[in-house]
Amino acid sequence: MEIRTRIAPSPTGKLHLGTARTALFNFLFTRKNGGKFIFRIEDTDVERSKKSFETDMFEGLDWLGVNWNEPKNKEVYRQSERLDLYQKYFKELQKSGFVYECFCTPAELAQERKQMQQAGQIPQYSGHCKDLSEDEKTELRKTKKSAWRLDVKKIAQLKNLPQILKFKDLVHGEIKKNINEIGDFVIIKSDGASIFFFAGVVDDAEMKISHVIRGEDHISNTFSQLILFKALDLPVPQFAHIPLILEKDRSKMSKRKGGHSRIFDLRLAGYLPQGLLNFMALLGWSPKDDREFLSLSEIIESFDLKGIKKSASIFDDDKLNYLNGLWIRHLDDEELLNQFLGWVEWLKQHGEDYSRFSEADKEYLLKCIAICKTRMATLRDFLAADYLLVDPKVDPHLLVFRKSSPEATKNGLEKIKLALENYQGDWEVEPIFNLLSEIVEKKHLANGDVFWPMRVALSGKEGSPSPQELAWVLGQSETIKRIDQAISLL
RNA sequence: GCCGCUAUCGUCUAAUGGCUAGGACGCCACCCUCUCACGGUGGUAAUUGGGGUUCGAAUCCCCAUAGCGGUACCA
Repeated sequence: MEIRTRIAPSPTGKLHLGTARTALFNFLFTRKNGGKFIFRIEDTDVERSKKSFETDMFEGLDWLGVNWNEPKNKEVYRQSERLDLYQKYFKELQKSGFVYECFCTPAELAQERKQMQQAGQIPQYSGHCKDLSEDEKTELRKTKKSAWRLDVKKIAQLKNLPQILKFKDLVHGEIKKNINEIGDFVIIKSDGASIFFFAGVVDDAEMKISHVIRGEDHISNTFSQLILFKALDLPVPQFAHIPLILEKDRSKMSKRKGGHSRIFDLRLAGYLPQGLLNFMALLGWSPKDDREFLSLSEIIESFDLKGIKKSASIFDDDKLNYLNGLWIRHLDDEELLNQFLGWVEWLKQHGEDYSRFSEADKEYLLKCIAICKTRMATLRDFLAADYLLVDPKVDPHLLVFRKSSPEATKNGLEKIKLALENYQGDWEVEPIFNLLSEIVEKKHLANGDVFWPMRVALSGKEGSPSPQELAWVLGQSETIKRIDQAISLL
């Protein structure tokens, strides 16, 4: 049988980290084993679904490189466009007598649940409307709209379902539940829309999904869906419930908490798709050896559902930063710069303008990024290197190294200036460094009165690349100009 | 409350009955060094508790505890 997986988010918020990781695992599984990965939007809840969230999800997954095979051309399936299909299956359930109308109001249902809970029972629907007569129903229809519930007992009887429902989860092993604990749940709301249990089951069957890989918050739903599959005589897919990603305080990652729970925010923060992908893959999965720095193809190569951990994991910014920094250093300068410029372009669409960078000379930026990359954890860190593009603001106090004096500093800078003005050799990092060392040696100066003030004169920063690297990027005349400006401050 | 899932350093994880419980992040120290980084070396730190099974348990079983999830005419 062909392997077919899917990601089926509802567009009620921006692409969530958890959803993206679920998508990634589905994608990895299909890529590893050969198959098709399908994107389906579950927008049956018209009230909360928004087109803009859909767009955010496409863009997010596309950016990560988690591509789907169906539908083609980056289209998606939408449940809102498949309503006829659900109708068809619903009619089938009606014909079998597996559904009944329910006229109970939300208030009545809540009251019922509360009572059962207080009695220490499992809160489930009492079956209040199950045995209404035709006359009663006709009467009720005059004033009320009805929802449709599944008659679980009847299905169990007619389809010979066991008392203990079970399924073999590919991550957790066998999971069981007593069928008595499942009440008659609603599959069609009173407004006529199908709810997710139902539409999802129909779609998974119609799309011939072989493996349902999803968050473990769906474990309890699985039993309801199992009943639905049986009621409709549809083939049951395999299930794999992957552990959740938790906040630092162990609570479920929520859309409201901000921080790094949304892919959009992580992209905004300047993470590389490679770094984020690497990090996400390692949340709940490992290649079973000591490798951690992994490319997508390496992850695909080692991926196995059996290697997925059962327990939830906590999102750790430190590790993400580390991995992302590793990727930044690993990419060659040109690739890194291209990613950076693409990101700046993207930022502009979202209200942040750094045209200073997008308009700068590319060859020049290439040098800048080369000397800055060991100091970057995210692309955003490169934004702080704008002193390479405009004159820095230099604090005169910062020019003086530790316990040195303004006089010694000024002396050092003047010696450098003189040497640079007379310098005629190659303008490369190594010779510039040699020149500075020579000054220290011949003029009997301290390193701190040469390297430090020159570096601050060029960058204005307490921490930055070395003076020889900065000088190399800035060029001879700009370097001399900035040193001269610093001297005038002392 | 009820049902389900889970439990290894602070965090991500390895070790599916057998070396001193391994690696990574973080943190600390040292080296490199004008600085901040990068890099290198070393250190810190864990099997939730209690019972079993076994020659032997992080690993299997039971109980407790804790965390998470579900308990909707949300998905």
